Amino acid sequence: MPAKSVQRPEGRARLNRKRVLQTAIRLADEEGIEKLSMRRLGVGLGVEAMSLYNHVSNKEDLLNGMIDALYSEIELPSHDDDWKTALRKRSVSVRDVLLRHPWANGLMDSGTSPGPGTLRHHDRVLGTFRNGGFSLAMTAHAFSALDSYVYGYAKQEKALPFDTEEQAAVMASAMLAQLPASEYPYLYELMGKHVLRPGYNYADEFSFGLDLVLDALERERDLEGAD
Amino acid sequence: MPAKSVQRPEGRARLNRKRVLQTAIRLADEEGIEKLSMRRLGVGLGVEAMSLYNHVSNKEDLLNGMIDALYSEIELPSHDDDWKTALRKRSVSVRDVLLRHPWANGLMDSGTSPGPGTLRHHDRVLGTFRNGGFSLAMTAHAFSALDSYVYGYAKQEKALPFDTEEQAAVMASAMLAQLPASEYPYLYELMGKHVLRPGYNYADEFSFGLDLVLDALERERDLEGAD
DNA sequence: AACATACGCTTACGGTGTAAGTTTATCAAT
DNA sequence: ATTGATAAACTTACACCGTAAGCGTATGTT
Repeated sequence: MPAKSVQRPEGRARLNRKRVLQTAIRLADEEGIEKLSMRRLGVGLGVEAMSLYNHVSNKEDLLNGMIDALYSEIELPSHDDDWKTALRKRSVSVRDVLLRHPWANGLMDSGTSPGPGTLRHHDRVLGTFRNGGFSLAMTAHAFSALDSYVYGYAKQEKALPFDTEEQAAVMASAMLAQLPASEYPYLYELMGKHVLRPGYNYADEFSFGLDLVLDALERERDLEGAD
Repeated sequence: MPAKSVQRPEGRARLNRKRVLQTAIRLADEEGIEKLSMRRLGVGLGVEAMSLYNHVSNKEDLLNGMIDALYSEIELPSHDDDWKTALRKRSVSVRDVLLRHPWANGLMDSGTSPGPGTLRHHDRVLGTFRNGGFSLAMTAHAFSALDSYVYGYAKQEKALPFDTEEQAAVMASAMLAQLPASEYPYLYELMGKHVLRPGYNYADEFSFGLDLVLDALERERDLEGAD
């Protein structure tokens, strides 16, 4: 009889950092990040809260680890596509991940030093610009501009008080009914003539801005001399 | 003898929502948002924690109120400037406010319905696009793209593990020393040949991206027919 | 002067992150 | 297989959190 399996006949496998992080991510997705406490995470893993501290140095470390794990979920820019296609796909993937894990965006401005998944991701994005003919200085510009847009969009999308087209319509109607048109004429116009149009979906704005930025970056690259 | 002044010879003036919000903003600036508790805010106002609930319905309401108050700190787009200048100044002002109150960015994705300061601000931005010759649909695109960039940039800036040029140099040197160059070649290049250059300052990237977006939006406006 | 209301206070409860110390499980070397 | 070392899970405890409930007093109105 194998000794290793007999030792833990009932309880789950031994804890490790990966299981802790993955369960934490799942709990944050299912119940919201504000409900994720060390005690609840312990319950989710069949373990006491303090046991987690053997694999995570404190809650901040836990949250940073969750973020770094998410970076590995993002599709890296492909070597096979041209730079614009590769970065477009990557940017869509970033947004998808942030939609799947809406709590993540707010944790990414902690100013702590990045983990290996984060570094790998950034390295590949930088490389895609460089191999796409961007000078080093222009790569720095482009990296900042593109990611500012992508993460900023995800943030705006989450901040909206509606998700679906129906909710948007309800919200817009409520605002039209309650807000004084004289005070907010342009919001009034936007709600009445744009948001309430059938087929309106804020999510469509992502592509517009993404192409706007990518095309503008291409022009900047071409205006520069070679590296 | 004026009755009103004699009633409170020692204690501070009576509490009101505005004083609560302003003190909360000051405390968040000085000690960090994570240190802002109802009890500490009470101390800062010379009052017990529970007294705050007469002016704020709960902590979430407090935080939303703080955000809305900050929107009034942002310089509204001027009617006198052309649209691009007006929105450029406004965008710079947004970034300034978010630098002054670094905790605010993370609170703005709560998905709650916006306060009057927020609505006023958005209305004026929309109006600037409309009066600048943007169609309604293009205004919606432009609003989303511009604010995604501006708020996203502020977020990226805060997420960086360094603030000043010196800190950036220290950080870059540390990364060069610790990271395997073979694994992160492009990060390596960026740190060694760009960040470590004298005069490097990430803050300079803001203007590049801002002009990139504004110029690209102008193009899009011109490509469209009239509204 | 009397009342109604608004507001500040006290107390209490269930929750949080985590420091400190103890017990148990695992693995390496004999 | 036994021992000893190490890693990891547990128990207890503490200071702090948001806020519900209820009380007393100050304020403003009649």
